[in-house]
Amino acid sequence: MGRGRVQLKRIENKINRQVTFSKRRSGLLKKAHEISVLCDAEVALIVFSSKGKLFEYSTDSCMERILERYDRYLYSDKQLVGRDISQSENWVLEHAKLKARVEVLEKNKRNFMGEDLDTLSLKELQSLEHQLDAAIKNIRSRKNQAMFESISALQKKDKALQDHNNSLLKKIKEREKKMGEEEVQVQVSNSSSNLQHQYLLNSSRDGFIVGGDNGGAPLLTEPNSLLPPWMIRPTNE
Amino acid sequence: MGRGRVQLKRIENKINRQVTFSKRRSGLLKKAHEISVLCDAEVALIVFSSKGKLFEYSTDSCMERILERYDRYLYSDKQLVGRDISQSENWVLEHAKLKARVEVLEKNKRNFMGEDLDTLSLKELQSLEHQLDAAIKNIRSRKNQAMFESISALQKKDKALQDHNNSLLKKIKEREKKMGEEEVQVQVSNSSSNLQHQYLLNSSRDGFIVGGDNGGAPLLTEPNSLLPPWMIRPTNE
DNA sequence: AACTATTTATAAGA
DNA sequence: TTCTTATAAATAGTT
Repeated sequence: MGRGRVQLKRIENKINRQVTFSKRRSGLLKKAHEISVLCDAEVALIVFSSKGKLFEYSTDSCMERILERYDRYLYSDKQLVGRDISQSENWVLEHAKLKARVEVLEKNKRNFMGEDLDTLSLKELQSLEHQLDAAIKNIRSRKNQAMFESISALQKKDKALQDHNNSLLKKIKEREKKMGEEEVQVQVSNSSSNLQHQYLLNSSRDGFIVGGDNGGAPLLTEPNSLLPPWMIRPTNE
Repeated sequence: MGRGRVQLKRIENKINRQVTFSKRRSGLLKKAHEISVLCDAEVALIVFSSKGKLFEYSTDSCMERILERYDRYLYSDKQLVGRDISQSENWVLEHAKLKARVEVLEKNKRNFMGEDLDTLSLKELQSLEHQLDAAIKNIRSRKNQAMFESISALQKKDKALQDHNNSLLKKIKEREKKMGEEEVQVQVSNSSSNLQHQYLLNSSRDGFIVGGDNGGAPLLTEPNSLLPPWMIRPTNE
């Protein structure tokens, strides 16, 4: 990927090696992040330059957790860990790490909520803005998906109820016909079919049944938050 | 790198995600190896697929050594923390609390970055969206403030330099006058005033001095990130 | 797994 | 370091 083909061999020119390292390092970190997000994978990447400088990437910035998972994966029953658990000495260290992490995360959070911005540089502000822009896009997209799912579930249920009502109506009419011209009260006043009849009237006027037990919409996490009319609209992305 | 542009967001289609993971994983491992060889770097790469399968690369196949180096790098001299925590009994509790807190904060963070949204209800999504909207507003406002501050600092400095230049010019003219019609070379070629003169020419044409030591703009955290012309514009709120 | 149209990454140059 | 540009590589969508 560049003007010349490159062979897999240590670059002897020092300057050149340094420049290539810098470029490829950022490419590598970027790709690590991409596969992590795109494929829902957990990635830990550690790079030491030839001069000993450290660069790292880890999914959700949580290197320690991934390395622990790695150890667990390898030594699940061999008990030969040695990095984290075991010595009580390490507890102090562990604790300090956790505290530092909490601090960082809290600062992060404040920034994400638009607080505590005075400590950020222009560059960081710019990057934060872009990050949030992207996040909002995702959130809106997910929200729309959720809404459409809930809408189609409701429509399905509506359809089922209408069908049921139609068949009930048919039965009633048949019974009326059977009665002929006999002057007799049609026996439709048992509570169950009466209720269904009301549903029919309501749903054929409004297109949606609003209310009810929502039993047919399992996709909404909160079954009680029904869609107000203004939420039913095309995507505004 | 492919037929369509791809956005940095979890691939929802499962098959697709699996295929992409497989392709990108091999690309990532390859690149990790390449930078390791080309640039003489030491690389450790750990990837867990969403199903929990492990893939790894490490320079010289020596993961353990690199991870140890990593730990040493991070915590070599930071060992002086947390000595005031005395009761060892409380540690377990403290530790558990901290871990729980970290977990919550991390979930928060992912949500703020538009990830891991499947677990949120519509209501929560709505709230998150509003929160981020508000945050972005703050961030933009802070960014604009920072930019204006930096701009006015630069303008102030510009003004000062212009004034200084004017006074220097005046001196030069006076000296010329004093010299009368004598055919004498004007002595203005000492390096300091010459430099100032160049500034004058430059800044009066462009309105801003671009470059310089930026000593008059203490409000920017990164003194070297000067404003490109497109950043100088009114608020787009 | 192979194929390709495209997008990305990056080597070289400035 | 950063920017630009020509070109090599990676890979998304398809078969």
